[in-house]
Amino acid sequence: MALKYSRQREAIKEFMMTRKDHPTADVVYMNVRKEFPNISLGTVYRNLTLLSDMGELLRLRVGDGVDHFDATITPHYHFICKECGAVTDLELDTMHSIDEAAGESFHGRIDGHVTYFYGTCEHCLKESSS
Amino acid sequence: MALKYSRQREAIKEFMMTRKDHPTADVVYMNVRKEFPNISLGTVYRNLTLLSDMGELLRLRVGDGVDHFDATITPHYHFICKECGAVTDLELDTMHSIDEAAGESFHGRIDGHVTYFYGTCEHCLKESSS
DNA sequence: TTCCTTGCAAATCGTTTGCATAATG
DNA sequence: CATTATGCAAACGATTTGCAAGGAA
Repeated sequence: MALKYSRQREAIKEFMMTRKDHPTADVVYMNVRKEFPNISLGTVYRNLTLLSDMGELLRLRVGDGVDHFDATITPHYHFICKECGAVTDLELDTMHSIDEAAGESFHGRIDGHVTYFYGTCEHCLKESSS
Repeated sequence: MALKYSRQREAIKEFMMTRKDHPTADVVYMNVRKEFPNISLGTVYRNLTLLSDMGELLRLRVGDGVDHFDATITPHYHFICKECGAVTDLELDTMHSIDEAAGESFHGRIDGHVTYFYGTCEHCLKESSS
């Protein structure tokens, strides 16, 4: 069960740190492959899953059928553009109050929530107006 | 493109109306099969997708890797039990205010949000205390 | 008769896993 | 040396799709 160092995992971590656009496993694979041409998709998945389980990454299920990964683990919200699918961070404090609001008419324990905001991103707004 | 009547689709719709627990395609399949033993999973998926696209059903991606379907199309929130995976409705008015809050520091258009509340349902709370 | 819908099976997609080998501690 | 990690390919589960046959308008 003890964790052992691996260059591949380190490269994956480092790549994730450089990106704030929440890449998918495939994107990570494509990029880490530049440094490790033989790395396999399986290894990428294994490490992304491992890091997520350890809490070093967030696995985001934004509803597009593909998992996205996020190296920013401090609580924050996400926005997904309906046009281009881009996933971006939002500056918005955690809304603990909505858990309470939801709990008022509910007979169980609410620990938290996951919220995704949808709409059109700045870039796509410009596209459509041109 | 014109829609034609089909008994299978009707049976799927009717089954969905009777359930407020957000069944998966497989559950729909198992049940509709009682009336139509020859119906195929493909047909179930085709109709659930069709109905969702027409807005007669909601397709919920609650994060467990399986799509859930909901015949209640008026806006409402959902709760997912971490223990048993049950998906239940919450009585909570649409929080338009959080879209505004999210939009304050964001340069794009926010149309809405999807929120899932997580925790332990009433039933599982009792289980664990016994 | 037109063309939408079905059942079936094969295909697809994202993700996970088994296994022999390589790397780490 | 003991054990974890890798690459590869096969397996997986959920969902979609191509196609020939059936049913609705």
